[in-house]
Amino acid sequence: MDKKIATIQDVARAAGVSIATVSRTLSKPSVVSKATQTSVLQAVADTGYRINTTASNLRRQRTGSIIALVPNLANPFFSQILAGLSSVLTQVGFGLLIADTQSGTDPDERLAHYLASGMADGLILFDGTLSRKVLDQPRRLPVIMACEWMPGSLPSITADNRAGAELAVNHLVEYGHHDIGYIAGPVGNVLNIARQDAFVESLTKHSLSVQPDWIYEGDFSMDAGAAAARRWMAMTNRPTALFCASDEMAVGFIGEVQNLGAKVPDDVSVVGFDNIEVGQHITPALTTIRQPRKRIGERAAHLLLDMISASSTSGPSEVVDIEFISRASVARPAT
Amino acid sequence: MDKKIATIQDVARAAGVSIATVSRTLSKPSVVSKATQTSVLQAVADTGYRINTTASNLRRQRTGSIIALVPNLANPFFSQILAGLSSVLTQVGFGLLIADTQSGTDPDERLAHYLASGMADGLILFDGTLSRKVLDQPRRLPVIMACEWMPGSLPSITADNRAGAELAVNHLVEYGHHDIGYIAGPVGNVLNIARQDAFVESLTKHSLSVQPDWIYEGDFSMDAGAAAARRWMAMTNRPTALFCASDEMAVGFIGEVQNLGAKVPDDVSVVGFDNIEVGQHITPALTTIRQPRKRIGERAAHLLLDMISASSTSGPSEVVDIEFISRASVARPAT
DNA sequence: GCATTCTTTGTAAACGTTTACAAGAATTTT
DNA sequence: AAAATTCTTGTAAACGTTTACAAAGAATGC
Repeated sequence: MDKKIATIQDVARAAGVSIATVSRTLSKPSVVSKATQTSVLQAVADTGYRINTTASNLRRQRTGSIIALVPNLANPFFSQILAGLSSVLTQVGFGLLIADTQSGTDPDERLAHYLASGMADGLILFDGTLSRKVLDQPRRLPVIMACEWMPGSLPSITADNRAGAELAVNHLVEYGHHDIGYIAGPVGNVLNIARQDAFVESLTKHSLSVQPDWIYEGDFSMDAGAAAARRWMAMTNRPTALFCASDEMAVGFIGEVQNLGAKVPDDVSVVGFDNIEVGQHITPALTTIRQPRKRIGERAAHLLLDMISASSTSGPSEVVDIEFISRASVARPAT
Repeated sequence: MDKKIATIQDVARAAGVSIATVSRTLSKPSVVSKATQTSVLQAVADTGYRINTTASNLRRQRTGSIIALVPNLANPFFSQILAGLSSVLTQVGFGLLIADTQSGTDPDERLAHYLASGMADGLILFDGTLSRKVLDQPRRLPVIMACEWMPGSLPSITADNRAGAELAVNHLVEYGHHDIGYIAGPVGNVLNIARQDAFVESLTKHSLSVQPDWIYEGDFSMDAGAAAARRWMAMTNRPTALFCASDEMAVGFIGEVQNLGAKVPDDVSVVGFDNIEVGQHITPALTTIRQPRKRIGERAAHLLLDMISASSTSGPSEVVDIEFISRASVARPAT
C-alpha cells in the first residue's frame, strides 16, 4: 500500500506557508515572492504532490474536458480528426471524452444526456442529423459541429465540399469523359447534398447532362460502393466515369468491379472523396479529394476552446480548403 | 441567459426535505420512503436538476472516467476497440478519455502524466513499449494492457496471436505451399514476436525450413507492405506465399505487387492478420485472421471496471479467440 | 405497556481546491 | 517622517455533493 496521496495541505505544512500560497504558487506565480516560490516548489517535489483535478474543477466551476460525439466510433474516418482534437486539447490541459451516438438505443436521448450531464465544458458534434435537437433546448454548453453542419445553426468547421466535387468533375472532363455518374451518400446527409449539388452544377457548367439512373444511391460505406458496382455492371448504357461521395465507396466499387471482371480505369474511371490512407495502396491508386482531417480536428478544438473561455454559445464558422489528388484511377474513356 | 442551474439545495427546498434525503433518493432509493421519493422526484423534474458530476466525484473520491492511451489515434485499427470500450463504459456511467502517446514529445512523460494526473480511475494501455514505465513507479491506479502485453507484468486482454499464425501456416501448407515468407512487424513488438515465433514453429512442424531472407522487415503499415513487395519482386528465388503480420501490410503488399505487374494469388498467395474492413473489398479479397476487436474493447472495459471497484492493481489476464477467414488471396502455387 | 428493533429523516462534516477580502510589511511619494 | 501605495501572505468562505451519526417515529416482541 502506498501512503496517502499528498494534498495541498501537506505541501503547505512542509513549506511552512498557507494553502492559499501554495495554490497561488502553482496557478499564479506572479503574485508570490521568489523566495516562497522556491520553498513551495521544493515542498511540492518532496511530497510528490499532484493537484486534484476534480477539486480544482469543482471550485472553478468547470470540468476541464470536452466531449466529442461521433456517429460511429468504429468508422476510421474520424480517427485522424480525433487525433487533431486530442493534440490541441492536451496542450491546454483539457481532456477529450469520446462517445458514440449510434451505439446505444436512442441517439437523441444520448445527445440530450451529454448536453445536460455537466461532464464537459463543450461539445463537438459530428452527426448532422442530431443538430436540430441541440437547437431545441436552451443549451448551457458551447456546441459546435465538425465535418457536417446545419445551415444557419451551430458554428462549424467544415471542408469545402462543393469545391471538391467541382475539382473532381473538372478532372474527369479534362480527361474527355462526358458520361459521368455519381455514387451518393445517405439521402439527406448535408455532405452528400453539397457534393451532389456541386456535381450536378459542374456538369451543367460543362454543358453535360445528368442521367438520373447514373446516380447510384449509397451510404458512404464500402459495401454501398460494391453494391453500386453490381448495378453499374448490369447496365447496358453505362457512365464511363464515376464520382464517389466517399473514398470508402470508391474502394468498394473498384474492388467489386474488378471481381466481376471489369478494369479500372480502362473500363471505368473513378474519383473518390476524403483521401483515406488505403486509397493509395489499392490498384489502381485512387484519385481523390483530400480533406485535411487532422486540421479539421485542430481548428474545431480551437474554436470550441475560444467559445468556452468566452462562455459564449456562438462563434464563427470556418471552411477549410480541400486538395485534389491525382492518381491512377482515372484515364481517358475507351473509344 | 438561462437562469442558474439547479443544485441539490433547490430540489431539497422544492420538495421540503433535506439535501441528504434528495441525495439518497437519487443514489440509494431503497432507504427512503415511497412517499418522499415521489415528492423528491417531482421536485427534480420541476427544477430540471441534474447532478453535478464533479462535486459527486470529489466527494466519492473518484473521477468517473477511464483513460485509454493509444500509440496513434490516427490508426484505424483502434477505432473499433475504442467503440467496444465506449459502449461498456457509458452503460455504467463512466466516461472514456482518449489520449495519444506519440503525438506529443515524450511518450514516457505523457504516460507518467496520465498515471499521476488523477484525471481517471483507471488506464488502458495499448502501447507495449511503455509498460515498463508503469511498473517502475508505484501506481495508485489500476492499469491494464490491451492487444499488446508485457510478460508477467500487467493484466491484459489479448488475442491468441500464436494460434492465428499457426492457422495461417496450416492453410498455406494445405494449399501446397512449401516456400513461405513472412512480412514482419516492428522489431521487438510483442505481437510481432508472437506471430513470427509461431510462424517459424509451425513451419518446422510441417518439416519446412525457414529461409532467412524470406523474412521481410516491416512495421505493420501499408507502406511497409509495399516496400516488401518491391523487395519480393526483385528476388530471383522467391517464396510462393507470404504471411503478413498485419492486414495493412498485406494490403500494401498486394497493391504494390499488382502495380509492378505480378498477380495475386496466381504468382503469390497472401495471408494477413487482423481482418480490417478493407480486406474484403480489395481484389483479390484478403484471406486473414480475424481479431475480435470490439470484443477486446469490451472485455478490457469489464476487466478494468472490476479492478477499479475492487481497488486492486492486479487482475486476471484474458486471451480472446481468433478466427480464420478464408478469402481469395490464397491459391495453389504455380507449378 | 415497556423494551427492543427497524425505518426514515436531518445535521453536519467532510472531499481538495480557488479566491475575495483583509492585514501586515515593504516600498515609494510628498 | 508621515502618508500613500504596492507586495506578499493568511483567513475563511465557497464549489455541490455524499455519508457517518444521531434522533425521532413506527413497528414488533414479550
